[in-house]
Formats: sequence, structure tokens, C-alpha cells
Amino acid sequence: MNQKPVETLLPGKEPVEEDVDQRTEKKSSERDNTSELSGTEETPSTDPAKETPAEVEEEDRKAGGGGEPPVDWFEPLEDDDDDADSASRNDPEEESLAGESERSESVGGSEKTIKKMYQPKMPRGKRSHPDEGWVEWPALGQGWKRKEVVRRSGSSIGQKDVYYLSPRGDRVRSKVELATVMNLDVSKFEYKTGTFYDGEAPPPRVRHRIKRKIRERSSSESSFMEHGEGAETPDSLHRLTPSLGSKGVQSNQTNLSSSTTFGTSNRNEDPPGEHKIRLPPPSSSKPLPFPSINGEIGKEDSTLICARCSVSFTGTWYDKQRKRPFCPSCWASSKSREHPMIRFRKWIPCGQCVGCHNTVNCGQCANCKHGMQSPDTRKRLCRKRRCICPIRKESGSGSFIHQKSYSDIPDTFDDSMSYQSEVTDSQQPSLKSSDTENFSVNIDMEDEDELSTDDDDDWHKKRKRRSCGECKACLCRKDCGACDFCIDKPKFGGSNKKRQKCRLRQCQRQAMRHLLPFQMGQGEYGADGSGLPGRPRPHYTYSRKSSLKKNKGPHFDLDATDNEDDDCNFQPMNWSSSDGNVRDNQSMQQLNDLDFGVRNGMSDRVPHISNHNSSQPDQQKRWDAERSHAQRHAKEEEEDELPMITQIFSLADNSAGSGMDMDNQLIKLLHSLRSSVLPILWYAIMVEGPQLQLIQCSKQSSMTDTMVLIDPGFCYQVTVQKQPLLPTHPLYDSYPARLTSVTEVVNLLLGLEKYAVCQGLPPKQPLPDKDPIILERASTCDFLVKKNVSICIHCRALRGL
DNA sequence: GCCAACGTTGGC
DNA sequence: GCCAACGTTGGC
Repeated sequence: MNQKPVETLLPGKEPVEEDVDQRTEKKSSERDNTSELSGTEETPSTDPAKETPAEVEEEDRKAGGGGEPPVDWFEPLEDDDDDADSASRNDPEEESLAGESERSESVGGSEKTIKKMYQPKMPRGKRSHPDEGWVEWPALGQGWKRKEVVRRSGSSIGQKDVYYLSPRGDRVRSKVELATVMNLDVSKFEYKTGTFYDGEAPPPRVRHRIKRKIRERSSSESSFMEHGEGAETPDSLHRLTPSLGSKGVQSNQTNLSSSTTFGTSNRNEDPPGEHKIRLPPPSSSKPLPFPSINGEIGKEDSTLICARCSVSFTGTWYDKQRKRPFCPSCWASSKSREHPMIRFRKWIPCGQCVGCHNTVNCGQCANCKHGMQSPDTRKRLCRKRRCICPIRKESGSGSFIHQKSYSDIPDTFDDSMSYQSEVTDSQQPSLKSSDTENFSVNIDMEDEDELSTDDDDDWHKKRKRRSCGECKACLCRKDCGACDFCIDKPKFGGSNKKRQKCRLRQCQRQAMRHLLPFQMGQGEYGADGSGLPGRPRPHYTYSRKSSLKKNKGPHFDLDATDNEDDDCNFQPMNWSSSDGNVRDNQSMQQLNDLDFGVRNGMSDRVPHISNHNSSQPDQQKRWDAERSHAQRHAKEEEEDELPMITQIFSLADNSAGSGMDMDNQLIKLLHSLRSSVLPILWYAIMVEGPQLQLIQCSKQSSMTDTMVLIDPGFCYQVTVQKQPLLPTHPLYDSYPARLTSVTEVVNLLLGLEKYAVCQGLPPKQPLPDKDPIILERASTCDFLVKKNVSICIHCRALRGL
């Protein structure tokens, strides 16, 4: 059966789902497949890591199952081999295959996918052209096209996503979207296959495909295979992936030597063909009634009664909670999805110890005898060949908790782990069967360590590196609903083009800068945004070194890299949108805030201009600069004739001590203001604090330098040219102390329009024409005076008027 | 160099 | 099945 590797491999590579009927419609893709498959099939035989042809055949046998019912197209063993090969050498063929992989996204590329899975470490190939791979799909109507894309990396590698393309060019990703685009009832449309059905919906498919393992490569694994033991190697025994078990189940029917892993005495109960369920490894760890005794394993094939169907069976199959015995059939039927989160960690033998180097079964130990005498397909590793790696023992003290990995482990993980435990209970006396949790974590941790330096780990980190998980933005779970990214989201009625996380939720430390809720800092912080929080934009080489260098500005050491103080440095920021309703723009006041924010704190209503020395030239120049700056921006806005809504916000440093609820209340008010008509050219923005600010953006307004600041408690303050009005200002007497509604805000804004800014006092002595006019103000200047009054009484008093 | 767009992948 | 959102690409 090994003479025709193509035939034996093909079934294993067949996508388990549908596709049979589809293939006729994918002729073009199949043509590609033909040539690529030839490359695929050759991989095992050309694998230099295989020592002998016999070993290659052994692998083929395992992979192909010798004509057994189709197995999953993710053949872990092959994958392992290939991975091992990848780890131990640079396989030129692999490179060529990578190229093939790049072309294998379209329909019918399933077979090719097997190759893709073999090279998850390969850098992502060139993305296929969006126009490629589409197949006319008349089932949906004239002009519709369909395309299948196989995920090329990640833990869901190999998974197929189906897309449809409407005649109008709408790209549909799901049934929901399809319903939207077609505006038809698609309830009888099977999205995956692209067909309509009559009557009852087709029964849910039993997915043969398991979650693929990925990132499962290690040199130790490779070296292990070099022992030439094929299926009998500790490696195979140590596999956790159920798919391997399936392989074992399938292959054991034709080849005892390959029936190594975890088949059970009742494996024949596996449903055949389409309904054949890949069974998990048998359980033997806590709280099984047949734990290892003195390292002995072999009680597993005792008779149990299935808690579901009452059928007696042999083995140690339990439900996923491991509380009740489940026969394999019920176990399988209880699994709609196999270990979605499992990374298929392995116990990876060191490959160096005496046990690992021993390639000959002693034939005397209990495990050897068990293998020879028991029909149980589980082949247990000869005790003389167990890994006795001292490193493993040193680290096997039960202190392996690896929170992240462990937290990812679903309850179903036990099923896999039990097998691991079965193998290692005796191997690792310190790990009792009751140490299931630690044990499972142990494995994961160990694997993490093993793989910590490979690209795979990099991949994982890469995917996760945009979130520190600690900053307030990361902890925030609620979308603001107002930023451009939120607006883009379908749930907010957007077109889902940007597909980015809410700007307020972008990690303040690790998100790319352009995703952070500011861009205004560009001018203030330098064109490259140096000094701003967040990661610099990538240059697609992801060589952060050069980028981070730029990040070290003089004002802030916000190389966010991991500065725990980042939050404290968080600056007011804004975001932009190209969607029209929210537009990238600059708040003049906000720009000024960069300098004066601290002095302008909500809690401080004491004027910072404490005396008439405010007339000092530097003070006046600063004001002038502010005014000039603000007016310049206002002019730009007006020239653009586009509504300006600048949002500035930070979840960092909630100095008011209010919780997220209060923040949210403030955001709600912001939203209400945004959806309301405010007095002309008043805009609501959110800034650090958080603080809601109402700003007048028109230089034509007498309130151009006036802001209303609302804190999370809805208390407000009015500032003019960054200086707060004294609490004694009569304005405050006319309005409630807290602005809790749009109406109250609007009333205040309307009231402000009745005021003008105190003009202060002109210099006593006329200055040369070219000199700037320096105004003086009293320390108690009202700033805002009625429009028919140009100078407040305090300034007048200062001059003795 | 920026950024809109979107392929892709993780997670529920 | 669907959504969220990360990372990359190509156009500008």
C-alpha cells in the first residue's frame, strides 16, 4: 500500500468538508493542484531527515492510512516530520513549496493546503491578488463569484474561509453579509458550500478536521525522529494531538506497528467514513478509576458503562469533564469541535539521554509486553527507552504554571492531557496522576520553552504584541462608538473597511501610533511623532530598532516599549476620520492645551494670572502665539468648509478618580452633544482626564478663546485663553453647577455668546508701531465681560479708571 | 512616508 | 458562523 504514495496521501489531504461537489466547479484550480500535489507527495520521500526508505514508508503509511477512510488533511505526523525537517535543515524543496503555497488560496487549493501547514514558519507569502481565485457562482445569480481561501498560518491554519463577490463588487464574508448584500432570504443557503437546499437544512457536518496544530516544531522533535523509530518513537507516543490518534486508529488496522498511539479496544466503534470521529486519547489521569499503579499502565481496557447510552465498553473514555464514562461514540458525538484552543503541545523528549538514545525495545518490560499481547492499539513506549532527561526532572517539580497558556486550555484539554499523562506517569514519578493541571501546564510550558526562539513563537508574539493587557485602554472593553474606527464597524453602521479597534482601546504602549487617538501631536512632537506614545508605524520589516530610536523625543520618553509610566505621560490626543462626519482636524484650544493643561486643571479655579505682571511681554507673546495658532487652525477649518469634530481623549490618568462608569457617562454626554445641534461652531471633544471640552472654533466668534470644560462629575469650568474664570464670575450664577444634559450645555453656550473677552488695558505709553501691543490685565480680571463692556471692572480699577 | 483598504487570523 | 481586529499592501 505504500507503493502509491499519491493515492495514499491524497485522501488524507482531502478537505474533510464538502468540496466533492465543488471540485467539478474548480477545474482551473485543480489543474494547479495536480502539479503541486506532486511536490507535496515527494516531500516525505525526499526528506533527508528520514534515514531509510522504510521509515519514509512508515510515515506515509501513517499519513495516508493505507486507503483508510479520509483522514484529516492536517496530518500532524507529516506536519511534525516536516516541521522537524524545517527545524533541522533548510529544505530547498520547502522553499519551492512556499511559492506554491502562495498560489494556493483559491478554490480547490485544499490539497495544497497541506503544504502550507507544513511551513507555518515561512514568512507569509505574497498575498494573492484580490481578483484571483474567484469562480463564477451562478447559484447566487448572474455575476456572483465565489472563492475559498485557506488560512495559511496561525492556529487555525488550513481552515477555509469562503467569500463571495457580488456583481457589484461587494465582498461577502459571511452569511449575514450575504443576506445584507443580496437583500434576500438566505436561510436556505448553505454558505460554506454555496448551494441552496430544499426542505430541511442539511445535517451539520461532522468535521473530521481537527484543530490543526501549528507552531509545533522543534529540533528535539527532529532529532527524535532521527532515531528512526517511526511510529514507535517516543515522539509518537507523546503526541497530544487527537488527529494523531486518529491516524493511529486508522493505520493500526493495517499495520500494527503504526497503531501506536491511543486507539482503544473499542476503536472499531468509530463511525466509518464521513461520520468517523477522530477520537481523543484515552483518559488515565485524574480522576480516572484506573490510575497508574506503580508506574504500571494497562488497566485502561476495563469495562465501563457509558453514562449516556449505557452501552458497556472497554477503555477509559470519559466525558470532557472527566466525571462520567463515555463510550467513544458518545464521546465523539459530544464533541462538535475538538480542542479549539489546544496547541497540541508535545512532550518532547530530550533526544540526548540514555533513554532517548535507546532505539531497541527491551521486550521484557510491562509496556513491551502490553504492546505485544494486548489488542489495545496504544503502543506504550518501552520503559528502557523513556526520556530520562535530567533537565526535565529538574523542572518537573510542579512549578510549571504558565498562566497564559493554562488559561487558554479548555476543559476538553484534559482529554489530550490524559494521554500525555498516560505516557508519562511512569516516566515522571513525581507527577502523579492527580497532578493533571500542573502536568498539562508543564507540557505547555515546556513546549513554550522549547520553541521560544523559533519563528513560530515570534509569530505568536507578533500577533499579540499590540496589547500590553495592562493599560487602561487595553482594559477598556467598550467601544466609544464615536471614533473613526468605531464608526467603521458594522455594528455602528460602518462599512468595515478600517477594521481597527476603537481608538480609545488601542494599547497605549504597544499599539501602532497611527491607531492611537491622536495625530495632532505630529506637529508638536515632530513629524515622526517622536515622543508620542505607542509604537511607531512599521516599515514592514518590523525592525523596531530604527523606529524606536525616533521615538525618543526630548519631552517624553514614551518609547512605549514598555515603560510602565506610559500612562502618566499620556497626552491629549485626537483622532481623525476620513468618513466625512468626523474629520481629521485640529482643535486650536487643544493644541494650546499641550502646554497649559496642567495649569488648567479642573480642580483649580484660582486664576493663574495672579497679578498684573501678566502683562509681561512673554506672557502676552504666549497668548498671542496661542491666538495666532488657534486662529490659523480655525481658518484652515473654515476654508475646508467641513465640519470639524476633533476628539481628544485619553483613558489614562483619571485624576478625578472616577471610574470607568463615570467616564462612560461623560462619553454619553459627548455622544449626545455630537448628535445635537450646538450653537454655531461649538464642538465637543474629549481630552485627557477624561474631560469633555466644548470649544469655539471660529475666530469670528467672541468666544474663540473660550472653552467649557466638563469633568466626569459634570462639574464645569469656563476658561478664556487658558485661564479659568474666577469662581466668583457672575456667569456661574446663571447656570447650574453641573452640566448634565445637552440642554444645560447649550444654554451655557448661548449664554457665553453674550460675553466678550475683556480687552485689558492698553499700554500707558504709546509704543512704536512695530512693537507688539501689550495689554495688561488685573489679576482678578473677569476675562469675560458683557459685549457692551470692553474692559472688566477689575482691569479698570487697576488703571484707576 | 502615510494611510485606506482588506486579507487574514484569533476568538467566541 | 460570525465578529473583532491585526498586519500588510499598494496607491498616493
